[in-house]
Amino acid sequence: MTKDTMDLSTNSANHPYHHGNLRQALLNASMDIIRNQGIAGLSLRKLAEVVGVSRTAPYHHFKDKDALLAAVAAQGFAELTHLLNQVIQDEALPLHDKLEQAVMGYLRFATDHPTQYELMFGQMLWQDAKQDEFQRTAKDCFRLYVKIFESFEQDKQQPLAESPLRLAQVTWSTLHGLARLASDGIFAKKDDLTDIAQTAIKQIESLLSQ
Amino acid sequence: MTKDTMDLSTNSANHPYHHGNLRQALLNASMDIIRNQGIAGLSLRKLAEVVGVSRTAPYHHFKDKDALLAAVAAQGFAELTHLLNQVIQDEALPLHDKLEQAVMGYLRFATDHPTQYELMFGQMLWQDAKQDEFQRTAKDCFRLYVKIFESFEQDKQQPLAESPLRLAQVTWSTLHGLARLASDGIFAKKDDLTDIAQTAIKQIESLLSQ
DNA sequence: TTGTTATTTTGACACCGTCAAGATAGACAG
DNA sequence: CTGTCTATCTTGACGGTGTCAAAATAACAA
Repeated sequence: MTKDTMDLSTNSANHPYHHGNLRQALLNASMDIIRNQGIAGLSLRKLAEVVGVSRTAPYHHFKDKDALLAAVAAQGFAELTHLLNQVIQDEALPLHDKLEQAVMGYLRFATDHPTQYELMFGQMLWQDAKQDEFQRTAKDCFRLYVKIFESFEQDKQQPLAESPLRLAQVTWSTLHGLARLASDGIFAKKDDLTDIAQTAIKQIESLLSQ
Repeated sequence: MTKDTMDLSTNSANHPYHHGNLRQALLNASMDIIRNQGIAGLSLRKLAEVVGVSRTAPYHHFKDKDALLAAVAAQGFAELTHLLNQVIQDEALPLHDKLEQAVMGYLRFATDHPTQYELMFGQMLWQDAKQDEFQRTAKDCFRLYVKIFESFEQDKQQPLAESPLRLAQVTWSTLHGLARLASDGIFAKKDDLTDIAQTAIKQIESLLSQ
């Protein structure tokens, strides 16, 4: 006699004992909650209920709540990395447009998902030595950003006024501050963002040709 | 006849029924905990115990835990405002030095108290409409920063390339990003900070004389 | 079939924010 | 001084949270 011919579940509802892809489901649901209700809105118990699983099931896929949050943050950096890669690999794109697309794409991500963005740059995950995989993912993303300035240097056939690394650090700082300005509407109205971003790009380019 | 010359307590131990200055004591202790153990390290119950008071006593001075956090954040902005005021009011200081002192002072605060700084700019307090007093304090601080650029314009006797407000927005963005870079050691080593800050100042000044 | 292992669950614990009701003491009017 | 008022503080209680330990379950390999 074969195994039970029923599908994976023992009960009739769509709640098989083994979820099949719990880890990914938890990640997706977490990102959803964080993006819509903020970081404080995420509790493991509510998350488990949403996914349709018991409260402690997530612990077999993430050591901690912190580990889960780190995974969500890492996914964010992965998206940014993907964005930068697309810009860099578009050979036909003039340098100015590359920079503009990178900047605007970055700002769009930050303003579309402000709470996830905050998680990505929060102290919590950066101070915690256990989240080194997350930190590696983030640093990879930044290295890609540095690459843009390196390609500028190559293209110009002469060294820039500052090293590509230093340029990347200062300009990313501006970008990061802008993102916060915009997403919280702290000091600037959201409508001004495009305008301010253009000023920032001008500023970056003035650094390049200094 | 003056008020009772004895100290404030009625019982022999240092646990008078009426604390006398609970609100300030709570604020100080909160800031201490936040600065040393991070935002997550602060619980109202532990805080109450530290101050030597029952768990619900704080609720007579702060509506919420959020209200307490907002007060701590506001105190941070008050410190920044004080810093900027000192720089601005020092008439003898050349403009370049004013800018440098403001920048360095800001960065010092951010790196000395990274967790409080994060609280000050976190989504939580900015999205919450109930924290309008905190938000007002913060905006006052920024207005003072704009003033520095206005005084630049006055001093130069000619309009700057961009409006003082826009300049303040972009340069503050850079500063904010730098602060994060530095305090978390996210992408830059802490030692590089002074160097990077100098680059940023150069960049700001190039914007001024553009 | 049998045993091994990866998943998931139930039960339990300590901690948390916060509300309601009562206790206390300082202020103030008579 | 006496009595009342009110701000301040406490105790008790409730629901929610992260997480550990132990048991249950399912997939899989021999």
